[in-house]
Amino acid sequence: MAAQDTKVQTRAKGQATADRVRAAAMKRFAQAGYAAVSMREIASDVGVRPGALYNHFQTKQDILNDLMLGHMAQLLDAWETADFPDHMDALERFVRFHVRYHLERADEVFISYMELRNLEPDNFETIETERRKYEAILTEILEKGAQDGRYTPEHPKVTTRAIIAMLTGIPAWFRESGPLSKSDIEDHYVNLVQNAVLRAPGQSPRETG
Amino acid sequence: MAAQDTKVQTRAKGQATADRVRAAAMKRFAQAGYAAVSMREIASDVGVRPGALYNHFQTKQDILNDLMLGHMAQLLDAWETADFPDHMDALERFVRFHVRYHLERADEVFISYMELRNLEPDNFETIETERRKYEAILTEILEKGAQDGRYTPEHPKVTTRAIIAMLTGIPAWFRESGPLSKSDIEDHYVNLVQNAVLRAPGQSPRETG
Amino acid sequence: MAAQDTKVQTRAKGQATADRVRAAAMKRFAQAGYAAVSMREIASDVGVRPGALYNHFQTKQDILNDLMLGHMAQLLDAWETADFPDHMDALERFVRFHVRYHLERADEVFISYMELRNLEPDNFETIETERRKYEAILTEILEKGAQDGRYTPEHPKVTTRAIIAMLTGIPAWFRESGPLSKSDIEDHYVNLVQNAVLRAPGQSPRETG
Amino acid sequence: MAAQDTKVQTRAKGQATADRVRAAAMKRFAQAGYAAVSMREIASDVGVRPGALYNHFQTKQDILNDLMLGHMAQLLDAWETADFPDHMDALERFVRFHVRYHLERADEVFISYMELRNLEPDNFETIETERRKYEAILTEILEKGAQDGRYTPEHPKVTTRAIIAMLTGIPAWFRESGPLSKSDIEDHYVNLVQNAVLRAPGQSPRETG
DNA sequence: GATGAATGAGTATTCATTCAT
DNA sequence: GATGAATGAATACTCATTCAT
Repeated sequence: MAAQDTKVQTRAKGQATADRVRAAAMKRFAQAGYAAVSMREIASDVGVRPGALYNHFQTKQDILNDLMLGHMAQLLDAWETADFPDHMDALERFVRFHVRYHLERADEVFISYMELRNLEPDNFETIETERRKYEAILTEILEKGAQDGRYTPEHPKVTTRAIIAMLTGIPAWFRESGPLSKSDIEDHYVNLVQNAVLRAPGQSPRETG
Repeated sequence: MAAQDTKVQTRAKGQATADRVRAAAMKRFAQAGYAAVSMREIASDVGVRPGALYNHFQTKQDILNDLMLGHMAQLLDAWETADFPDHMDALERFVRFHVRYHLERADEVFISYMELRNLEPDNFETIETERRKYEAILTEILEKGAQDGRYTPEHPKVTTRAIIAMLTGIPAWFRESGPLSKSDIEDHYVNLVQNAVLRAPGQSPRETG
Repeated sequence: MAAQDTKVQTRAKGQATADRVRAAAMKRFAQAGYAAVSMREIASDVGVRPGALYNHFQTKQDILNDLMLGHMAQLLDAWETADFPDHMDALERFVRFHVRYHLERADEVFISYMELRNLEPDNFETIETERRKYEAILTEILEKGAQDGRYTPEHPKVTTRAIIAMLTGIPAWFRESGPLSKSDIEDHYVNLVQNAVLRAPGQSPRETG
Repeated sequence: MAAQDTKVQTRAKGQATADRVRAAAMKRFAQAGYAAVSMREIASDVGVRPGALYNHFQTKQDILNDLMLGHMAQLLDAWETADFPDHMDALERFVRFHVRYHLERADEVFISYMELRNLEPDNFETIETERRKYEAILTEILEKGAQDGRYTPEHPKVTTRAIIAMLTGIPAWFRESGPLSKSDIEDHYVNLVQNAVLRAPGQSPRETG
């Protein structure tokens, strides 16, 4: 039993260290960029010698990959389980979700967009697949809206990218101490996005066609 | 006169090398990121030994700074001298200019947004000042439009950033070989942006106030 | 216990390497001068790759500083614990001690005098303090002798430097294979120094004053 | 005549540059040591590009060699032409000459002692020959004095080195602003040296033999 | 005599990683 | 799981020197 306990304890300790490695790497990668961060710095943040990192991650690349995989999984999961008032339409839901999530996880998001090029090809492919899944959510919303005649029908994939780029740029300049609250930001972006894609009245295909 | 010629020739050769350094660094920085590019690689691209780079730039940082300063100066200058049909309104001009310029200079633009954090504080300040000048152009357009009642009046600075983020993201995914031409892209983004900020008819302050 | 042994062994190995670094650096610095010795050379002498040196010393400067601090500490300690016949007077003790010590540790001594200018300011200050302690020993001997009327009373600090310069120059030319033994040298310098500072008979303050 | 004038002027200009190179190198070598001084630094002091130095000296080593050869030649020449009161004995002359010369040319002297090891073998040999000539002057004085019974007869060559080391160490600590003037220093060292080698009365070979 | 560009070798130091313990 | 020592390759940058002009 003592041995069992020890094992459990050890595993728990290892888990805790791995998590601290992730946290330290996340902060450092977000601030300085993957290439500019050394394993020594991460180890020092964690309070451990560099060699010890290799008990938890096989390479530096694996840390990055782990962070990005985790981020995409959590992002998609968070969307699945997000809760909104019934009356809210899908586009508004998506915008509010995205802004909120990205403002709360600025580091993850930043890395996720900046460090794509530092992923080795295999890892990149996997992440890209996940990213496309996420983008597909918005594209689908836009396409459905176009079919309904509510949204303009042109190039929904391009519009997806335009909207996501617009939203994703927020954490780069947003400061809690600024004049606008997170909720102000959400509202403003909902307006911008809705206006951008809404079909103007009198232009509905039914009427013009 | 012969001596004069010699000097001119020598200096011209140096100028040419410096330009090739700029070009090589631009490509490499855009592809791999500043931190991941070595002076050796740049030198090798240029066809020169690493030490020779230091005849033209004092440090690697200076190369980055030179590229970013040059980009901002050219961007602002290009805006000043851009030529558009008289009937085109300012917002459309800006969007078309930005999309066009950024699609033609994808590398410069990419570096300009990605490598800001790798600028040393002094250099960063200078670049930021230039960037704010550029953003101010769009903010002013939005503010004037709001005064005229054509554009929604809320948070023109935030809207500026939203629009610029949206436009600047284009080169990240655009491919010549894709289904849309550069001109298609321009048209689509003009629509998105105009819709995003246009005040809906029947909502004009004159009529409602 | 096995783990304990391992740690002790590992640490002992590191200690041994550090000592070999010190020994190699000492020889090289003494022969070629600090600035002319490369970390590569030291590493090669030690039988290790250059990077491994940095497990033991943070910088090249730290190696120099370590050597000089060690030398001064050992010098002062050796004086404290030196053993001489009871009848021998303090000046003779000092001269014999200094000559002997410096002939046995020619490299340390040489570095200690030659490389002062290569110490960074903070390190220099610390070493200078130690050096002044050592000089103070001789100055005090001269001052006491002057009070007793045995030694000439003029400028004991200058005389200190004169004597130490004279003695310290020995290793620069002394060769074991030369006509004089170390002990001959000692005797000769004791004579020179004693004569230099002895008050001539008939000049004693008692008699003349 | 114009061409002639030009040549003369050019040669004079070159001579002047060479002299400024010597002066700059002297200061730098004295302060930082030969190995730690770069041709770039010297060139910058002179106000010229590094390549230009090679119009005046074939290598960095040649500058050092030139300085040391010049120093030894001037030292020996200065001794030949030095002027002293008739009544002054040879030993006092030598001490006063040496102290004076070394206090006035601290940089030359310092380099001359510190940078011997940085001379390539051939250059070293030449300089050593000159140095031995200079030391021979003092040795001869001591030997003559020993024959006369005025000086102790032991090991005049060792005594030579002791005295020269003692005297040569002065510029290392002497400061104009200190409590002693150059002339005080001279007097004090004359005393020390004379006492060191004077045969005590009642010990003269005539009387004891 | 001087320049600006270039070389080729070298500098101290840092890197991700390995591994015996 | 963690350590301390080590590796082998890389880093930005500097060096003395050359040379066409």
